[in-house]
Amino acid sequence: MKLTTKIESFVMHCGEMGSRWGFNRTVGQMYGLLIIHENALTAVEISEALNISRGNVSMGIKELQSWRLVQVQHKPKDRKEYYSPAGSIWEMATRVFEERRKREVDPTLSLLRDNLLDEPSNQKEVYAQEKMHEIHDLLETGTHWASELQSMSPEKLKTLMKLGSGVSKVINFTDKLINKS
Amino acid sequence: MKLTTKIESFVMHCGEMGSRWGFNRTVGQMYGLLIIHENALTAVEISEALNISRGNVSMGIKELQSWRLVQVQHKPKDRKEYYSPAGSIWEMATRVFEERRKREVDPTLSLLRDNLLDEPSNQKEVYAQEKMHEIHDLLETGTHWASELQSMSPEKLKTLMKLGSGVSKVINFTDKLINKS
DNA sequence: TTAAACTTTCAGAAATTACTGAAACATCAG
DNA sequence: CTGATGTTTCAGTAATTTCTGAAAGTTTAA
Repeated sequence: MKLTTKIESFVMHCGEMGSRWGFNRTVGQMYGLLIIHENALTAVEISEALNISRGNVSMGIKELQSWRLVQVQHKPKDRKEYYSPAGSIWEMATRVFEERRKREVDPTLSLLRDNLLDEPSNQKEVYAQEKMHEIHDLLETGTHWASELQSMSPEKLKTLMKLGSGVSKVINFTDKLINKS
Repeated sequence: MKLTTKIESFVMHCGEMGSRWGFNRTVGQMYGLLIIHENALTAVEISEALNISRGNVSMGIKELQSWRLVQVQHKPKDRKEYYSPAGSIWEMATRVFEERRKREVDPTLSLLRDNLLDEPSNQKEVYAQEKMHEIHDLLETGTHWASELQSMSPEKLKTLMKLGSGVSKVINFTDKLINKS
């Protein structure tokens, strides 16, 4: 499993970025490799291509599965597991978004909700609760909006995205609609 | 600087989440503390409230400044610097988004662009470039869209967000608009 | 039932990241 | 200029995270 320079640069870059996207370097590399490679790969192939231990591959796959980003396949007459990315590029992106929301936003929302149930017990807490309220509302509307978008068909969403600067116009129009009703 | 249980739970939570949002634990705590606290705080107050060293506070403030998330104020007859969050909750959210895009997406876009300039030199690279192309387009449209939204007034955006499930309807309508023209 | 072929687990080692505290640096009042 | 009062820097240390490799676990074919 020798990688060409171009492919290697992509895979290594995914490694660097991996930590920013919520997983660690080798998990990022593994994911990059699976995306860029047409055929599904075995654990040993991955471990050789990236120079990492077999055990590490096993843990990495587990991690990627918890993000619902890889699929396992089997070939007839072969006991090995073959790994490949789950879904299209678009689906991957929405999954990463969704999983990150679960990990980054949901716990905060739940903490805020709990804190907002109690009465503030002094002046400082009154201010604190106001701020928590603002944050809570922002996160809530945001996640609501995001799930709204995600429940739309990818095709429709793509059309909307292609609108580009047209979005403003649509928004303006929406504004009028609201004011009318 | 004694923190009440409720405020402390929020600040500590920001610490836990900090690493997921791109900075480290103490930076997250510092930011949480500044948000939740009505008055601007000095470096020493922060260091005492969070039990961290003075030097760490200095580094943390620097980090938060690089995210454009804190402001420095001065009081007359006082040489100390007073720190407070920069902008409203809404502005903070957009800044975090923007900065994260710079750190997480822009470098990838630039790498992909570079790689796509070269001709693929074998079959594997043909496939790899196709995938890179897909990712490039997705990221590009996504960032374009995001900056579009950010250039809108927060007020208008909030109105749109409050639409909630109405968004689908707007999208559908947009779809018709496009198909007509 | 056994052994081959594979995967998973996890204790300890290695690598990375974060934090401290003391020294250097900056600014101002007298 | 000097000392008082602040901030920043950074080498060394501490804490955390990641990785390895060997042992344990699993599955299948014969």
